[in-house]
Amino acid sequence: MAHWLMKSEPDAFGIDDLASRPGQTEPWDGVRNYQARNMMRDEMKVGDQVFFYHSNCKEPGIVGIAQVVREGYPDHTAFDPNANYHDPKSDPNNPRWFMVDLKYVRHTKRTITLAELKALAADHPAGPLAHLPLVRRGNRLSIMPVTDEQWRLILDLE
DNA sequence: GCCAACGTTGGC
DNA sequence: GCCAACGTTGGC
Repeated sequence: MAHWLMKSEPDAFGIDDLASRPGQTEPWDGVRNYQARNMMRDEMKVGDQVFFYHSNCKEPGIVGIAQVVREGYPDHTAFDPNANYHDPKSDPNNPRWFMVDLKYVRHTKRTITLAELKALAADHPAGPLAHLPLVRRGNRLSIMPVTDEQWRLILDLE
């Protein structure tokens, strides 16, 4: 089972929104980045665990855990001219964008902040967190793999 | 609100 | 295929 981290802006869709969805499940639509697309289309498997990360907010950090309940399938919102993330270049016969379905697992006991993750990475330049894209300056990847070692280390911070 | 970093677009 | 211009992300 692999691990991931996925960013979301709590103003748009936060961990509480996921927890209150019917079935506590949500299709992860609207991703329009090829690296992130490739991970959802090719790599994320049912049962994989995901850190749910709040970005672009007062206290950016990991706020919960979700799991993959449906593997990559076409993001149909790309075909819809009225949708926010409509992409006229995505053809239903050859879809460009893919998504997975996520299910709520739990909130973390507290927010594990970006600040402390960065501080830890800086304190241990050869440690596992040093290689986490999240802590690198200018990182904009909205979905990233998390190694087993990184996953355990972060959960131990809870 | 600012702005650095980054990905994408499109002219050539 | 290069690269400048542009738009977006996201921390601060």
